[in-house]
Amino acid sequence: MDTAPNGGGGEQPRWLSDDEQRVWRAYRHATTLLEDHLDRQLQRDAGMPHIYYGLLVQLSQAPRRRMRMTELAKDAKITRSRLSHAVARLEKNGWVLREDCPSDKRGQNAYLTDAGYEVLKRSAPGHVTAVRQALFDRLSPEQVGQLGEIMRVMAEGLQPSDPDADLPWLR
Amino acid sequence: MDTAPNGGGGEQPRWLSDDEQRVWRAYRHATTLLEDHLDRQLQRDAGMPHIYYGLLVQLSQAPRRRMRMTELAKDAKITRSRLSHAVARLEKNGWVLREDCPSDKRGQNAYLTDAGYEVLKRSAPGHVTAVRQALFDRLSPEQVGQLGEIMRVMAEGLQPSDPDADLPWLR
DNA sequence: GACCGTTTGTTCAACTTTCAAGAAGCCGTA
DNA sequence: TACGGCTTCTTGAAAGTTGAACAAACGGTC
Repeated sequence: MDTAPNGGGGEQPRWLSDDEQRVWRAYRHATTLLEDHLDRQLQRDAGMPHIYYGLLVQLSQAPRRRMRMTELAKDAKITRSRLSHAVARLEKNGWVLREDCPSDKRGQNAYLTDAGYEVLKRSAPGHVTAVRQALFDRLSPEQVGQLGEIMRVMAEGLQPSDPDADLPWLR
Repeated sequence: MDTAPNGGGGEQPRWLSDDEQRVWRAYRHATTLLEDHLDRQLQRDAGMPHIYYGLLVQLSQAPRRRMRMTELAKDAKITRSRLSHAVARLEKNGWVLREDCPSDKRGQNAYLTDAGYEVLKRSAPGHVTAVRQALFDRLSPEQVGQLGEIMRVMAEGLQPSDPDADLPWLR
């Protein structure tokens, strides 16, 4: 950074232009509407929130349907703490189980049970349809491409990358 | 709908293509990263979650800095229940107060106090900077335009519009 | 005026998320 | 082997969210 960070206030920032404000509002509006919509759809049809559903999907795609907790948390972009609670809940449903990791006694593997797989199989079609109706069926192919690129750029800037990335003098 | 709704399963849906899956993952990834980022930024610099900050902003822009609860909930796209809890919390902070609505004895107005306004004034620059750094400074002007249009289309399809909109035969 | 369906805002209980703390195991070094 | 720093996962309490149920007030109709 070549200017002081603008953490808690201080000098004036560049405010958003009218256009930018409109886009920002549209972004907030659309993303929250979609998230609410999918959360409700899955709560209704699969009995769990969107993020839990995502965990089952991840597990279903992993070799032998199992993953280390930390890895799963990283892929799902949630904290280990949150994952612990989530897996505890999914375990109560009988959709996921935990087992000790053979190679690291600290570790746990979460794995998808057959019951969990069935839930997924049953609710996946409805979910895909919901995503399609809300997003892909409404956008032109060009727009889908644009959206992908924009999201890629956004993520790039937010990646919780190397914590020392801001401290080149320590390298 | 000309085909049966695909609510809880049943016939095969059209799955997402590989490209669509990539875009969908990128979307999920980027939007959650950004939301987490801003939530933390505001929790740290303003002492409240993003959505609460949004409520203060709305109030600050309303005439006489006050709004009916239902209207505020609608604008912020949250339930009245959630708003009740949120305002109770903001009231404890002294940033918002409630008053009876003069024209409707059921109603309540929430209004922004001077203290609330100060918090906003103090934390707005840091917030705008965070939004800028994460989004607008990374996208080309064309991309900003594309994003706005895409979000507009998305919201259009998700708008909780007239509840009878799906029932033309009742009109 | 009495009725009835609707709107408004709150409350409760169940659930989810966050944050800080902590127990346990890993690994490099002496 | 013992030590110290790090990683892994869990826990508990506080905070936030959800959905259903509720009392109060509104507003149109008889």
